[in-house]
This record gives sequence, C-alpha cells and structure tokens, in this order.
Amino acid sequence: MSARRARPVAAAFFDRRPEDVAASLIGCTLSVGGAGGIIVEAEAYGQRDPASHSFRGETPRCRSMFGPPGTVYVYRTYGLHWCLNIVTEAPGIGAAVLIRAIEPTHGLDVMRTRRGGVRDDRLLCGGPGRLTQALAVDGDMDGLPLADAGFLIGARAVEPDVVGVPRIGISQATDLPWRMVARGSRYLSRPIPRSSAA
DNA sequence: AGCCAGATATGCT
DNA sequence: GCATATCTGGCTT
Repeated sequence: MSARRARPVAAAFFDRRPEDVAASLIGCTLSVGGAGGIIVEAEAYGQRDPASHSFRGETPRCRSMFGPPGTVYVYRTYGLHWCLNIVTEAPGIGAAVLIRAIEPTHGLDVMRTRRGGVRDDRLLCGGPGRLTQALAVDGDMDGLPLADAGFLIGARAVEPDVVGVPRIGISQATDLPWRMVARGSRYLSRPIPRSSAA
C-alpha cells in the first residue's frame, strides 16, 4: 500500500500532548516529494521538559516550536545533521515530536541515492539524521506548516504494538519513556533497551 | 560493544 | 569565550 493513497490524519491530530502524538504517529505513513515510509520511532519533547529546546523559552533556533500544531521544526545538530520535528499541543506551548525512524516503503531509489548508495535499507531512514538526508529535509522547511513543506501524514492501516522507552542522545530527564517505538520493527535507529524489552 | 573524529550553530557565562 | 548538541560513519577491541 502506498502512503500516497493513505487517508490523511485529522486536522486536530497534533492538538494533543507530544507523548500522545508520538505514540499515535507510530504506524502512520510519512511521505514528502514521493519518498517515505511508515513511522516506526518518534520522541516527544514537552512543555517544562528539561530535554526540550523550548525549556528555556523561545530562542531564534526553537522559535518554530512555539507555532501552531502541525508546524515543522527543523534544526541542525552536531554541526552537520538535520533533525525533523512536528509541533504539537497548542501554540505557545513549545511541544514537539522528533521523527527518528521510518520503515522505507516508497521512493527507495531516490532515497538510496541521497544516502550515498547504502545497500542496507535499515540504514536508509533509521535515525533522525539519516531520515532527513533520505527525504531531503533541511532548514528551509523550518517554520512551515506540514502541508506547505510538502509532507503527507497518512493514518494507520493497522494498529502497531507501541512501547515507550527512554529517549536517546539527551542528558536531562533521561528516565522519561518518551521514545515511542514499534515493537518488533527492524528499522529502528537503535534496538529497544533490554530493560524495556519485556 | 566501544571509541573517536567530523563540523558548526547555539546559548550560556 | 566555550561547552554542548534530539548524530553518523568508520575504525578498533
């Protein structure tokens, strides 16, 4: 089934707390410019969350986090990778969901090219930086509504088994289980920790 | 499984 | 000024 034909999610889909949105996004399709796949991993960043860019208020970098739900927040990390987030909850809150991995289902050829010809499809979109490279997402999209940036989010075809585990690459609030993953997926950026596997 | 380099904007002191 | 960063790829154990 093509993500292109999937029924789009409701307009109010993102008007919820980021942890709810992140869990609900697992199993949805994400496509842009004819490439994409099924979301298998997403992390929530909330209001009053020390790990969130919005924690210390609005700054030039995280300005778009305070826009309306459904706004794209793209920023560069470690000086060389882009990360894709979607604003949630309500304007002015500063909540967002980081898209960390998708299972590639369409546009594989163009994504392989953008990713430098990797052979293993698990390395195409398995990781926030890999995903943005495969989908050609960059800072130009920052602050745009999803649709204006060319994104299509399709509703789930089936109910996935979603589990919440600690987030990756953060140093604050490391115990919060806001990394939502599709249990059993082989396209995650990293495996589910043993401590959370049961 | 673990260590390290790469490369740069950001935000705090 | 400077430590940090929602990371990746390559090399070493």
